[in-house]
Amino acid sequence: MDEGFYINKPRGGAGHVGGGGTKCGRWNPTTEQVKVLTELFRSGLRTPSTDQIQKISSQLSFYGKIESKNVFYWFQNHKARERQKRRRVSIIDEHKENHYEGKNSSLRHFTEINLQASEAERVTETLQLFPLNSFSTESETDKLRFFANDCKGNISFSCGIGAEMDHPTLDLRLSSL
Amino acid sequence: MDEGFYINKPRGGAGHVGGGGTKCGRWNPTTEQVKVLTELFRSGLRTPSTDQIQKISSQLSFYGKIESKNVFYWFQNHKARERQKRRRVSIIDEHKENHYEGKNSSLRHFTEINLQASEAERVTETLQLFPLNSFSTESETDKLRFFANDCKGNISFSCGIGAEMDHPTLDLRLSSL
DNA sequence: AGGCTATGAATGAAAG
DNA sequence: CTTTCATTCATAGCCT
Repeated sequence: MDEGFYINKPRGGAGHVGGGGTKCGRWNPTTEQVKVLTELFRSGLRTPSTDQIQKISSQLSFYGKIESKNVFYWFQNHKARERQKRRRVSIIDEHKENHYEGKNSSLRHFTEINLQASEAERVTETLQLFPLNSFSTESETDKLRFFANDCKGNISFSCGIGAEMDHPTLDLRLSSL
Repeated sequence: MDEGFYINKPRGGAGHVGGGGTKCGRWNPTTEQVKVLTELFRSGLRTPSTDQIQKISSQLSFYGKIESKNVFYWFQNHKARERQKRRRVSIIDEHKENHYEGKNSSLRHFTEINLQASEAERVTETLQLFPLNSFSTESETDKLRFFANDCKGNISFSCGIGAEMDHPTLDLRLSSL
């Protein structure tokens, strides 16, 4: 994944599984829908109002079946997962050297990477949405990925695993967590 | 599968990761890692907190490369699949029939209508940002409730299948939302 | 050679 | 907003 190829999802607009009749399954966004939503998100939209949601939904319906609640959930999830990701990364990044006690509260307020509402508030920029056919192959996953963790040389010393070696500081009893 | 025994997969084990390719694909847990995780699971741990995840991950890194998200997913999946299995059994138990169940066996990978949205999407619309004026007063749950609607007659009107519908000026300027 | 299974990863939906 | 659940996608490895 890291190398970025997310070749094919059955996404692709068009029909639903049909299967005899309007299977009320969950929404399966088309690539175009995702692209637009992502653009909006990157533009700073985080929590669209009811009106906005409806309008977005309405517009996106051009690309395929969609309901307002899908848009609502999409933003909610996307926002939450970006946060979650960042939170975990930052914890890991601390190299666990710092043993702050109030880590929860302190980690709550790291700066959002870029454009938050404030910026978008006065900007009126224009974005180009790309034509579908260009399977962008690049930034499709750049935001959605958990832990943008490259395969850095996190080499793990392999010390005679499989043997009975007494592990150094390994204490994984539930009580110690 | 299931708790307990993982026969003898050529897992990372003593083989130390990479050496060469260090294939950065998906995480491949070592037998020791799996053993410990399973042990924790059996001890009753189901949904570790972020904190616990981090600690577990940290400890398990002794046995090989691992990230906290791997631990997160591991528990998520393990729990889900245990549940899933139980449910499946009970369902089968209650009734053996059904024709909708065929997906379980063979057609796991069928691609639902692969009619990729034809070239209908050669659009290049413009998206304009707008002031996010909103701190809407309605709560998120209210919004959701508002959106709640069944997917009744909402047939998925697959757009542009074979047809050439010139699309009605998709205007996704945020300012119009 | 491919199919199948186990399982890592992702994400829509919803609960809390 | 945060956390959990359910379902699905993707893939490695084993099997016939």
